[in-house]
Amino acid sequence: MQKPIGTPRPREEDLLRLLAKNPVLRRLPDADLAALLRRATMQDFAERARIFDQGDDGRTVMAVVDGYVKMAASTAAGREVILEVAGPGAVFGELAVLNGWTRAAEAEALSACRILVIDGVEFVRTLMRQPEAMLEVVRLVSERLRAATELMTDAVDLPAPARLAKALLRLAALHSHAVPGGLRIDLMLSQRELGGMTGLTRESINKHLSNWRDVGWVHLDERAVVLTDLGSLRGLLRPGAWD
Amino acid sequence: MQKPIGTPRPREEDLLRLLAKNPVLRRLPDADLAALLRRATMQDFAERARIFDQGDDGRTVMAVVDGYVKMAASTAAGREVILEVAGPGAVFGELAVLNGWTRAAEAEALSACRILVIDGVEFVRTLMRQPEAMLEVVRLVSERLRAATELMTDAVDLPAPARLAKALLRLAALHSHAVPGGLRIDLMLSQRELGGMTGLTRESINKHLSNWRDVGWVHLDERAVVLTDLGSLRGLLRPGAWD
DNA sequence: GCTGGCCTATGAGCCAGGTCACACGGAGGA
DNA sequence: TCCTCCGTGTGACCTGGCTCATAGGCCAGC
Repeated sequence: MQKPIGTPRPREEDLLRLLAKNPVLRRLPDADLAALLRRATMQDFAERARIFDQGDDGRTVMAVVDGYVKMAASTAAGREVILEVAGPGAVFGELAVLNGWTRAAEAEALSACRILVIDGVEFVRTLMRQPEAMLEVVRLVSERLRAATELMTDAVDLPAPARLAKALLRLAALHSHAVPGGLRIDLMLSQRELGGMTGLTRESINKHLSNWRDVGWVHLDERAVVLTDLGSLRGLLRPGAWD
Repeated sequence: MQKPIGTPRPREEDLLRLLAKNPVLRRLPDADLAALLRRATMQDFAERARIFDQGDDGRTVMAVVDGYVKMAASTAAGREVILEVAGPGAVFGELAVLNGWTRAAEAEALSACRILVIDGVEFVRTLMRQPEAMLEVVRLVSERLRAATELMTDAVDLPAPARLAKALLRLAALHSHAVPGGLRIDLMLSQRELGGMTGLTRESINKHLSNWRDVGWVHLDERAVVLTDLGSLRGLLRPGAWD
């Protein structure tokens, strides 16, 4: 964990409103949540800062208060596989706490981030008293598992452009806002990182994005991708699509 | 679910001894486990019988009493991705019960199987009273997630032969027994199914297995694979290996 | 103002693995 | 018995996506 920056806490009620959006934390009684928060610390991370590394000892659970966090596993050959992009209200890093104290993936700030850092032991102790919340943890992990198996099946039978289109559409659904002419993805992802989400190389990503820019399906604005023709991109997901 | 065959229950104590090996069920108090078992049914499935299909409504949790069960997701293009092979003592099918009532994968009997079918509602109710057991469920799902992300990273940076070698070694570690000259994998997996575990085609699997047979790394005995040179197979996992 | 690092951009060439085609053998059903 | 279905075994061929090379832009640090 590097460069945590001390920061004033946001107003308590704003924080609670944000955390109430989280399916797990929402199930905790107010008193328990308040107790967790009292012992939690708020940390800021600069854009591109590492929050933790794969293999680190991890005894904290984190919640994104502001910003975006990339979760990735890196391979022996140095490529990275991006598992998830966590936005405001999302909890991450709980796996190490629930299961073995070792971070199974790395977390990196995609933008300047404000992260709530919760003591893991306390978190588990609280969950053990609140089966409803624990059940939500199961659902959270299950959903990630479902997403992972979908990525695997896609890798087997979708060609490269379809995988990229699907990744962009997924990002747009979660982390975009409308701009004149399309949906702008709010993340500063490099083409290399898009490759990490799709199992493709930087060059392949560039080729497809350039094609799509030329036919008007996307607009490339510096690092940001703006989807300008959702219908055509969705069409790539139909079996037997071209490029 | 098709062709369940009524069957006499095995002796209660044998059953309990088997289930005590399961990390989740082991955490349940004897009384709770006994109550679950009282309402559970035992079903037999013939080799190659479908236990449930992807998309089925699923309100039961299953435990393998005897035999092997293949869990797989099938792709739009008709290929299948094999997620797991469950052997005696393993619990499967719990995800649908904990999270949405829909089977996310299909289950098929790889051999004649005896399966304990537990009522899902009762199972969840019991778990809600036993946080220790619920925590084990989280660990179970987490472990599957970890395995899935490992498959993804392998798909990205291991070449085909390494992926196959890794799959065989994993199967051997879980479901094999020693025979003169090597480890015999106790499963009747077709080459197509090995393809499903590795993201490769039947033909590629055949090619590599044939090569390895010729150089004496494996012995192919009908459908069974006998690993005769573990060291060489493991060598393929080192970065920069040949074929 | 340089310099190094990282990004986008783009083309040439290659090759691992997929696709297709065909032969063979065993199991089961008519 | 014959026929069909599946699975293994193998070769010929094709191609999508990777590798490598090259270039320019931008930013941070010296």
